[in-house]
Amino acid sequence: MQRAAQPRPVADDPILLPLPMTQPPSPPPRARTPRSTGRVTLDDVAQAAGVSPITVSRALRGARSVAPHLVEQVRQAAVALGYVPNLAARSLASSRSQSVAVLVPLLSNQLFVNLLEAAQTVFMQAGYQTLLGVTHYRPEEEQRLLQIHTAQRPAGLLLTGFDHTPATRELIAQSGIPCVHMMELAPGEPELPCVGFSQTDAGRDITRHLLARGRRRIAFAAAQLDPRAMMRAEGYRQVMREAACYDAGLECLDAQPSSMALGGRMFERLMAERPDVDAIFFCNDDLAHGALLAAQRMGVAVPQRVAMAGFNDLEGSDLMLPPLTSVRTPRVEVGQQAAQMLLALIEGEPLEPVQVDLGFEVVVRQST
Amino acid sequence: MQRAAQPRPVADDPILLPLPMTQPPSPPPRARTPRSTGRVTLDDVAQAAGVSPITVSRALRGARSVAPHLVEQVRQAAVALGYVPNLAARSLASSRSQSVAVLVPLLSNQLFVNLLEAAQTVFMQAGYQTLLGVTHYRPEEEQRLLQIHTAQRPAGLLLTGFDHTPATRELIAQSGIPCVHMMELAPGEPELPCVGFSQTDAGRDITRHLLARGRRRIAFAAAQLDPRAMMRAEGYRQVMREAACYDAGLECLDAQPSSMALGGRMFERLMAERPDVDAIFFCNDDLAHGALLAAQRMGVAVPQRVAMAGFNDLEGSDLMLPPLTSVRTPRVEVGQQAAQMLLALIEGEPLEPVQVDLGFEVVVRQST
DNA sequence: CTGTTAGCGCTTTCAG
DNA sequence: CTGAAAGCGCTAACAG
Repeated sequence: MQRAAQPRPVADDPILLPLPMTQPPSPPPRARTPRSTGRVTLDDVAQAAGVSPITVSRALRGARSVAPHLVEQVRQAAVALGYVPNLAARSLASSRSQSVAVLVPLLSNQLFVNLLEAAQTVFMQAGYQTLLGVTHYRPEEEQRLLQIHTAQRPAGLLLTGFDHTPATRELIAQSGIPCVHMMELAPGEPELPCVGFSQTDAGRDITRHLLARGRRRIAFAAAQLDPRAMMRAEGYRQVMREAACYDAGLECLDAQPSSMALGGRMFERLMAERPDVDAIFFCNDDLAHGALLAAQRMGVAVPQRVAMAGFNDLEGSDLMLPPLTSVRTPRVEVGQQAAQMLLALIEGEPLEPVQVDLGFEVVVRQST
Repeated sequence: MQRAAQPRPVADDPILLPLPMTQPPSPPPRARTPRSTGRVTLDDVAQAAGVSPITVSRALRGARSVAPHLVEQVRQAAVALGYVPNLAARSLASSRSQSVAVLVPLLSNQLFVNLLEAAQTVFMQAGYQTLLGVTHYRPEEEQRLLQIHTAQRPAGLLLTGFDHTPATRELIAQSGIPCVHMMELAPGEPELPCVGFSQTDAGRDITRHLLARGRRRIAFAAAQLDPRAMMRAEGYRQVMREAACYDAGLECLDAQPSSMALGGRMFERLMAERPDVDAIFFCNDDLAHGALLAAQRMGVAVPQRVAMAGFNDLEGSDLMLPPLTSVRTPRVEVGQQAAQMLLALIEGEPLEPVQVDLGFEVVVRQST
């Protein structure tokens, strides 16, 4: 049965996942085979309803080729017995599954939590379960996770970024599982489905904003040093070079994970080593939050003495003292759109724009 | 006869896939079209390695009852063919799965993200995949998620809190799937596996701390109003009554989700409506962070004019101005321990302490 | 230590 | 619209 590409069934639809309100009358009559689990199966429901198993299967999945009265009959039998379909059997028989794997680098960055939550919501509403993977920004760990997840035959894959090992690319291609990438664009490979925005452009724009504010000794502070941070660095460098302001000594790079505490330390270090700095572009807002607090503690006036800008416009940036200038990135939209694109691919629908650029926005506040 | 048996897009695959040749003009009476997916299966590996399928199965799963040289042989064949086991088939055959469902109320509270990440790490290291569910603090949503997840037959269940519908309890009991609860204790049901701490005691202790600092008009500010927040409220009330300081007008309850912004608004409201307040216990640190920033903006001295305490000791609490007094809750440990207990239950091992109280700690800083 | 046999519970295929 | 038969790919249960 090839389900046509109609509006996708949304969660409370035909698929019956009944809840036994009471003890089912009697577990399957007698032990059938030595290996039977003793659970209520489709066959049990069929017997109870007085139809064949396949009719039960069709009725419960909402196939329209079953007489309404039979559907009702089957449904009642299923509820009465407390039938719960076995998805392993279903996916073995149909070679199709109801789960989707989502891989994010970290959960300690709010950005990825928002991404994950947005995607998870879309998947759940479409009846798909979310398998979570955390790569810790390590391509090898991503590969391992993918090897494990691939064995589960998820219906789709949602990955963050393009930083894969060759083996990972091979694995994805071989598996034939639809895959959508988040947070970056791949202009070089126009057939690769992805939704994000240009990290380099974003880095460029926020740096231009600082220059427009009259700053010249603009530092760039980044943690983690993942590919996307490095793209933002690239944007920063381009603009600084164009303005003849580039100074490698103003780059403050630290491979540790991003955090408020690290931002505070970076700020202290910068002020000590480069007291001439007049602005700082932090690669992520948590760093900037920490720096803002450190500045207050140290009595450094922001933006008078040093202007500060962040990235991602995370929670609280608008509440800081002073409110933080940042780049609003469409993370929730990225998660949603990516999930929807993946669902379309899973259903075999064509992707209208294969790559979606959701853009970004420089949000100017008092810190610059 | 649509066979559509496309060979996989692999360049010269040396392996003979079990795909029949072209169909003869008139197929024999009982001939059916095979449903093979064209993927490499265990049988393919067995043929290539010159052993039986079950030997491959055992070798690949690391059973010790296979000769070392055969294990090696099988392993090589599997790698050469790019074999990926089909977990649906495995779990159908063994009626056992390699996935675990983890349900949390929200991902917008850092607390649950930490919990999830800790548990996920333990599961991944033990070879289990994590199915993520978000309940939004709604028991009915939890029930629905559980109905869906149960069909997947996860090996175990990790739930946050005890706030279930009766149907949920029934479902868990019926399913026979091991289940561990996080973040609370259930003294009333000593057989229910759980790991957490006493929310009421924590509420009590932090309130006592404020009293000990000489405060008397201590407000209680909570968002979301979930069961655990209400337990902390209970602790607060008990202590305030004991001290003859209880004043219902000092309770500031708001069912909206917790956030920095809400904390700021709550603080403003409290200061306007109850200018006599001399301390505030916020039910979660994000509220307190927002309040601290609002206080600064409004020129309200903390702790001189109003003392402030939070809960959970989230990231940044030690960096705020002034640093925030809070209750450190062992969320990472809860996630880890709960995951380990669940793994033990899955393996059928006995649980030494069925309920684990991990305690908490009042961290006193300058805000009180 | 290795293999044979017989399913796990569901859906696909093909026929009425 | 309904059903019978035949697996999906793997592993439990027994032999040898």
